[in-house]
Amino acid sequence: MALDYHALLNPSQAAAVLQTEGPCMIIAGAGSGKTRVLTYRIAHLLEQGVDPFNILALTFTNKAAKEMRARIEKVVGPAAKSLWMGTFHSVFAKILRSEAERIGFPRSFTIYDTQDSKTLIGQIVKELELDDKLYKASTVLGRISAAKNKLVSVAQYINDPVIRQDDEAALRPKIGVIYQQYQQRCFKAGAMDFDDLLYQTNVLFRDHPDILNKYQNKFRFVMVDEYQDTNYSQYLITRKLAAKERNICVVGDDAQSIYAFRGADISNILNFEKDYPELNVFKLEQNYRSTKNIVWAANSVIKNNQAQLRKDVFSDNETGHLIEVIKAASDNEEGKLIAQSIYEDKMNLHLSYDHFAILYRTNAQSRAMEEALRKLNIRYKIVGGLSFYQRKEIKDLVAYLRLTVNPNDEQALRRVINYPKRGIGDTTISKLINSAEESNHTIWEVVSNADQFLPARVSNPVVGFAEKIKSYTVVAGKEDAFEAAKFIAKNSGMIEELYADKSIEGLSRYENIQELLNGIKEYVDDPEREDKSLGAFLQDIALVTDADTKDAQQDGEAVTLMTIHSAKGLEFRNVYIVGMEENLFPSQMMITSRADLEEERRLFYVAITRAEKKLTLSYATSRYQWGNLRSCEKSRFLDEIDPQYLNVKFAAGPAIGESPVQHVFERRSNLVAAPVRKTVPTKYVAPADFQPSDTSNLQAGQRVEHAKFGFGKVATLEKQNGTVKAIIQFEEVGEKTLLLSFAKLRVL
DNA sequence: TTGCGGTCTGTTTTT
DNA sequence: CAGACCGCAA
Repeated sequence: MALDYHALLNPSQAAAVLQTEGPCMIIAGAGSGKTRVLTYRIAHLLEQGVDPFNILALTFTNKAAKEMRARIEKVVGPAAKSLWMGTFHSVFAKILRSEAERIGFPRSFTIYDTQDSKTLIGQIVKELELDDKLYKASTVLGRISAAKNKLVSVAQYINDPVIRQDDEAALRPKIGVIYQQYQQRCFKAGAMDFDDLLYQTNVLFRDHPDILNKYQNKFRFVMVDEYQDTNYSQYLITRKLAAKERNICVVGDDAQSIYAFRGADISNILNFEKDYPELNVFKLEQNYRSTKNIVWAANSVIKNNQAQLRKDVFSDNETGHLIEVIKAASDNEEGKLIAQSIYEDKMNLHLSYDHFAILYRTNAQSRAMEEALRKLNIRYKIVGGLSFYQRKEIKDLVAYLRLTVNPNDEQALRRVINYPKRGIGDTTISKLINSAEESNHTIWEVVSNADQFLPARVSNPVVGFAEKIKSYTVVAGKEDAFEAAKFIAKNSGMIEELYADKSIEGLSRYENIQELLNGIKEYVDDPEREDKSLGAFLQDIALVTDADTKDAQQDGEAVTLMTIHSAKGLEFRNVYIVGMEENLFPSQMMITSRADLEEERRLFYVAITRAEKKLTLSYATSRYQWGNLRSCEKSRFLDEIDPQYLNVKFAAGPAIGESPVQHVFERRSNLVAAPVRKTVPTKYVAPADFQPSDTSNLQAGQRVEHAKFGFGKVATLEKQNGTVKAIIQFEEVGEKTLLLSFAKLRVL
C-alpha cells in the first residue's frame, strides 16, 4: 500500500512526514495542512511497521482527536483504532485510572469539574471564616490552578517567598492554606480536578520510575498537536515520555497561542530546541484555506506583535473579496445586518447554512445574534456555552452515579444527600462534616454510620440514604452502566419527582434525564467498547464538552455560532467576526499589559484565518450590557488591518419616514396595564403586647389569636412523626394550616 | 426544615 | 437581565 507522499503533499509537508526518527518540530501556519501532515505522518509510521500501540498522539480537544482518527482510518484502515489518541486530559486520566493506587487514589477516582472545585473552595473559605468577597472561589481556584500547572506543590506554595509576597500584596495571604485544605479534601474524597490529571501524572512518573519506564517503552513515538498551547505540566509529561526514544514530534503555531490564561506557555515552543539540539524543524507556510486578501489581512494584523517566530504565510488561491466591515447602531442592529447578509449570500450564491459561522469574543454576545437569526428563520447551532452535562437535573443524576462508584465523593454527596427531599437539612450536613473532620474519618464513613454520630431522629434519614447508595454500588458491580443508571434514576426517586412536574421546564428536565439514559445505552451498546462499567462511563463524560458532542447530533444545515476560542482548528466558507469594539475585543481585562494584548491579537488572527472565501467584521456603536444601553468605540484591531484589504460599508441610512434605531429605545412597560393586585380587605394588626403562649396542650375547638391572621378557631389537630399540624379557621383570612412548632399563637 | 421573595452582583476565553 | 445568595415566614 505504499503511499506516494511527494504526490500527496508539498515538499515541506512531505519532508515533515518522512522524518519519523528523532525530535521534530513543525511550525504550521494557519490553514497550511497541519492535520494532513500529522495524518500522513502516522500513516507512514504504520507503513514502516510501527505497531499502532506504540504511537501516542495528543490533541487539545476530543473533536480534533476524533477527526484525526477518522482521517487516519481512511488512509490505513482499522489499525487506526489501536492508536492512543486523545486530549492530554483524557489520555492521562486513563493512565491514572490504571495506576491510581500507586499514588494513593482509588481506581474509581472522581474527576471534579470546575463547579465542584469552586464549590469546595467556597466551603473551605467559609470553614476558615475568611471573607468570601476577598477570597472569591474563582480567584482562589485560579491561583491554585496556576500553581499546579507549574507543578508547585502545597508545601512549595506555602514556603515560596515570592508567592507569599504576591498573595499578601493582594491581601489574600491565606490562599496557601486554602490550597492545602483543598488538596486534602480532594484526596479524602478520592477526587482529582482537571489540573490534577496532569499534576498527578507528573507525581506518578516522578515517584515511580518503573511506571514511567513502562510508558516510555510503550509510547515509542509521541506526537503533540497545538504545542503552543501546552503548559509546563504538559510539557514535562511529554519530555519525560520521550526521554528514552527521543521520537517526539510537536506541531504548533506561535501565532495561534490563545490559552496563556490557562497556563499555556509559548516558551515551550520557542525553547524546544534547547531540549533537543538535534532537532529538525519544518515550516509550513503555504495557506491552502483562504483567499489572498484574507491571508494578507491576517498577516497585517499579526505583524503588530513583537514576540513571534519569523514566518511568512502566503496563499496561491484567488485574491477574493475584500474584507467587509459593517458598522451598526446597536447590538440588535448588528445581529439584523449579519442575519440579512447571511440570508442574501445563501440565496445569491446557493450556499448551505453550514458554510457560515458567526464568531464572538464572549458567550454573552450570542443572544442578539440568535434573536436576529430566528426572525429570519435561519437555522443555527451554538457550540459551547452551557453544556448538556451542566444542567441541574443531569448533574443531579450524575452525582448519584458518581457516588455509587466512589462513595467518598464529597461534592456528589452534598448534591444529592437531600435530593429528592428526605429531611436532611444544612445543619445536619454541617454536623456530619464536622464529625468527619474531628474523628478523622471520610464523610462517607460518617454518613454510613450516622447513628453513631447523631441522635436517631436526625440520623435515620441519613442512614437510609447511605443504605440506598450501598445498594446502588452492589447493582453497579453486577450490571453494566445503563442498567445501573436506570435502576438508580428510578430508585432514587428522581424520575418520579421530575415526572410530577408538569411545567414546560419540568417536562424538558424529564426528557433530559431520558436523553442521558439513552446516551448511556448508546455507550454500552458500542460493540468496540471494552469497559461498560459505570465507572468507565463517568470517566468518559467528565472530560467531554459540549463542543465535542453537540454538532454530531445536529441534523440539517445550520449556521454555527461560537466563541473564537472554540473555533480554533475549524474552517468555514464565510465567517463573521462580531463585536469588534474596544473593551469587548480586545477585552477590557486584556488591554493593560502588552503580553495580554498580544494574546488578544493572536486571538483575532485565529478568527480571521478561519475564513475560506469571505470575511466580515462588524461592530456596534451601542450595546446592551446588564440591561442598559452603553455606547461603544470601534476596536483598535480594525485599524491594524491594512485598509487596502477592507471594504468599509455603513448601515443603510434610515429610509424616509422610518428610523431603524428607534426600536432599540422602545419601552413597552407603560403600555401594559398595571397588574391587578389581590389585597386583603381589612388588615389585622396585632396588639403591641402580643405574647405567644405555650401551645403544647392545644385542643381542637379552642379560640386563638395569631400575630398576623387575627382571631380564629382551631378546627383540627394532626400529629405526624413528632410534629403537630393545626388547621385553623380564621375570621378574616379563612382556613390556614400551621405547624405548631413555628406558628406564634396566643391561646385565648 | 423548607420555600419564597427580595437584594446583590457580575462578563473573558476552556480541558 | 440573569442567577446566586440571604433572611424571614410558615
